[in-house]
Amino acid sequence: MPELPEVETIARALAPRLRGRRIVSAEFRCLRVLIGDPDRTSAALAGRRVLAVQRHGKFIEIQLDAGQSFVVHLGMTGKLLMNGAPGKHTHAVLTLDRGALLYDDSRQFGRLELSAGLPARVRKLGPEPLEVAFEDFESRVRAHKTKIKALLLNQRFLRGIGNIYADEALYRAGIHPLAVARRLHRDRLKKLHAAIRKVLGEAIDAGGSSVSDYVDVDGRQGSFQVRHNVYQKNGAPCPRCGARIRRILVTQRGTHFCPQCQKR
DNA sequence: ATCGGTACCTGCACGC
DNA sequence: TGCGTGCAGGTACCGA
Repeated sequence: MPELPEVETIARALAPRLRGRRIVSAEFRCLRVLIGDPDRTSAALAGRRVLAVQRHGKFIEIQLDAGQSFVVHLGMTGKLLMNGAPGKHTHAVLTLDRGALLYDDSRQFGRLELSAGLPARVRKLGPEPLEVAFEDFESRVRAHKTKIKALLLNQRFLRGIGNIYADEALYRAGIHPLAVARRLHRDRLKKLHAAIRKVLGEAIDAGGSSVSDYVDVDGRQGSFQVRHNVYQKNGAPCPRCGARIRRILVTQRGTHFCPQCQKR
């Protein structure tokens, strides 16, 4: 489900409401989404205090005292809800000294993990796309020989970009999703670097994109979906040139682009 | 070592 | 109404 802007929106809303709270108890109802033993995890969480909430790519780190971190990845349909009503797909309930945090995930692709510091799968992520300098961005692109769309989805290249923002950034940069990454000229990579920053920044300002079921911690939708130019707009006219937006598959992911504006 | 295909799960929209 | 198909903001794992 959520990409960097959605996860950032969630982390920003969560931080002031979790910071300083104490976890009274933790209950796990679905073993698939929990990495680790449920009883040991519950026991270790009980009594911990929340120090901070941070985003790392698409991961949310709830930093606890005693050097522990409760790390959440929302997968496709994961939701973190403050004081929501538990439902059919509520897989975890953290009861706090004030209120409760629920983890809801119909497809069960998300993962929850209590770890000492950050787990390896977070540590091996590439840099934040909003922080990476152009020189670093360019040398990372040159290190791969795959198609640019596939590279943007690779979390070891950059952390946090997913299917929506990959398509939207490539559209804004005028780059065809099947272009071979390392063969792109410097000026086109500069456009892409800027487009990524711009689209992610605008999406964060809009509270993310609610395409089907994304909501923030209070159950509110984002609004960036109304500004998508290509994502899930196949057959619609390109806002720039009027040509029909096309949908193709790139490494099994639906990929949307303007065949006129985006060249290899 | 890197790449691409597949598996994992549920729900929804669609055509018949 | 019901069934089959295809599709969906994700990553992990496997073999080439």
